[in-house]
Amino acid sequence: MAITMRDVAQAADVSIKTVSNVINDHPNIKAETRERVLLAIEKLGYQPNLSARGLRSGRTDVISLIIPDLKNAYFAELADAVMTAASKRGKVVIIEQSGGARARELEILHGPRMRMVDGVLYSALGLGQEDAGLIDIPTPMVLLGERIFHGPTDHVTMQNIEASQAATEHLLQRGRTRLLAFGAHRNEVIGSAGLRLEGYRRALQNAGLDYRDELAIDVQSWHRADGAQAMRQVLESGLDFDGVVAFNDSIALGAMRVMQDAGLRIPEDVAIIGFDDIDETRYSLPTLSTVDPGRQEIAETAVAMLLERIDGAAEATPAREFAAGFKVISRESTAIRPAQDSA
Amino acid sequence: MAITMRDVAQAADVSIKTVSNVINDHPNIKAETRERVLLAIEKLGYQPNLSARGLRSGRTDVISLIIPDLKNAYFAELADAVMTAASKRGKVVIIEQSGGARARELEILHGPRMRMVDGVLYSALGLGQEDAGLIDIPTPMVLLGERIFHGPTDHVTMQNIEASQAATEHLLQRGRTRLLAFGAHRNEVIGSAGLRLEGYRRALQNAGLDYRDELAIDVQSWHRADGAQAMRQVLESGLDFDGVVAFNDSIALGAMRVMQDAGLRIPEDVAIIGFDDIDETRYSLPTLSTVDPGRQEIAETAVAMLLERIDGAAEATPAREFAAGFKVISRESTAIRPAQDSA
DNA sequence: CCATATGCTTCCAACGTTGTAATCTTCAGC
DNA sequence: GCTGAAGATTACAACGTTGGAAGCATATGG
Repeated sequence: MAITMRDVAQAADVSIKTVSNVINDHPNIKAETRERVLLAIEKLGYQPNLSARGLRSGRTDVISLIIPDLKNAYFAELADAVMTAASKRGKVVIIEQSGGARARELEILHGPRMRMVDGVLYSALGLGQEDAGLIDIPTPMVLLGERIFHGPTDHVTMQNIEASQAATEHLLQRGRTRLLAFGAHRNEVIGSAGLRLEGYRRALQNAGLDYRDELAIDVQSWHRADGAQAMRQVLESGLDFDGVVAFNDSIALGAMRVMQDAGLRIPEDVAIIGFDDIDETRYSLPTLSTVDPGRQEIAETAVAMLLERIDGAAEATPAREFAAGFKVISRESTAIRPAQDSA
Repeated sequence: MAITMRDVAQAADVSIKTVSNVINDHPNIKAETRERVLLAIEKLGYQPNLSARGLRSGRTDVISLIIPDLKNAYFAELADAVMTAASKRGKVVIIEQSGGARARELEILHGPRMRMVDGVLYSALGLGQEDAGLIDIPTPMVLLGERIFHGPTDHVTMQNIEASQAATEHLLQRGRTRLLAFGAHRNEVIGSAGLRLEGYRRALQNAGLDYRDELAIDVQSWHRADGAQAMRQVLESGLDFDGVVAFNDSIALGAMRVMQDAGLRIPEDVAIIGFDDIDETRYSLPTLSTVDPGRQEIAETAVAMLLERIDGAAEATPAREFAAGFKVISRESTAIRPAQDSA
């Protein structure tokens, strides 16, 4: 059986409560007593039982992070940022993968595991605006992502429309005019895909260009393979384009590979920009221009907000919304103006 | 205040213990009673308090996965595989990042958090064979990786030497003879780097070739940027080589990029093979040959072994060792024999 | 119809910790 | 040297659950 406070108390010749007081840095402890207790703890190798502490105090110092898929580089990097931010504040993180399925997301959100954590960071993918009511759970929560807005909880997100508009303008400024919106979900209004498509439209509009529906390419799942597959179809269809605004880096990289196989030069024939600034974009050939969505800021803000809710420090505050700053990062894939003969 | 068993018991007009029995599927419960209890649970939205259960039963159904760095694609994919395997068996996973630092690894391993989990999967990076004694903790543990062998715990690993030998032979069979061992740690005997270097040597030896020390390239940290940096130095030094056995995919991809920038064609001028089979290798240009280390098998075996230890099913069994199967995956980066003029 | 076995349910205590309130100690101030 | 306040420590109960054993019903066999 493991060492408990009782054993420490006995060894230090004090009451159990005094041991507890020492551990929790309560005021009014004689220096000599503290010494004695710490010594006993050291000698016996005592470690507090966190289940007991959790039961008694209602705090576990564990938060949960619900994401669609850790294999997705964006979420892996987000998880890393969240864990680092949490660790700084003495919290540990349970990661739950939802696979982006609505049913599974709700199951996790309403499952018993929620009661063992102090709070949840929830990156929705399967849920939508119509589910806003369903995410009102007793556990403190901060919502991430762009599936639900103005819900009952704090919300941290990126500036999708503005960032997408800026990415599109980045290509327009380089003389590209026939731009694919690559990764659209046509039925979507909000969600990353919907918002980024809106930003794309605004940029075109500001530039006095018409929005052409055939240039919006549906890519349902945003993995590399899906981007490659979608680009293959585009090339087969003979669609004419000279720039690609890809709605995330992975599909951009997949598409880039397919274009290169087909003999298209990047950026000479086609300029392409992605979204997310995943590490890989710095090492692809050519390096991929992209949008840094402010991942670090998102993680840190989300953790800070969550802890305020947990502490009760933000008790009276109504649901907050925070949009992190973004930055267009120009790399080789958008470095050059198009060849003059391709007008 | 949240709903407790007491409330459910009251609503169903049974004792608290009967509610507990229903929840835990104890035998000997009348069907009618079970119905009544389940109905009350449903109606009240009861969810068990896992801290209390953990305290009373000593089980939390949480396991901890300690890895160096989630941003590393290999570990992200390993974490995913572990979480999936754990989830199948009703366990949830806490991920702790050690950064590969020895002190931090020990801190985590001996920290109080270990007492809140049922078991640990520990992927060491900072520790070495000389620390074998330090990992003998009271919490059930399964060791992953290649830093410590024949320690006090179960151990799941890949066949490093054999796999590296096979990867090297893969290049030799394609007529390459001046092979870099890319990613060596010269001071290391075991550890991934040490073992893979040994496999490389064996393959050379079997082929009747001499091991040449200048072809073993040190790359201390195995990230893309480090691989790129190391390859830059190799090219500057003017070293002559026609093949690269890279000790993981990330440094292979970084090196590949640098070689291409320098005008080297892959695979015509230099053939290259990596290690780990991360998703990205399927989409790089050219696609990267690599070794699948049996990640899935590793994750599933490790979780299974850990649960046996937790259940006590393997109580009497001495520390086990398991090496997963590997597979050389041939892709474009090793597709072609060298140009004939380069002999 | 009773004795006995078996199925089902309940009572009690305990897991290890911390909040509250009470008690004991120390020391300043007069 | 006494009073009172502040400092330091302790007793007790409770958090919500489950293991063990006892108790009560119901069925089985004679």
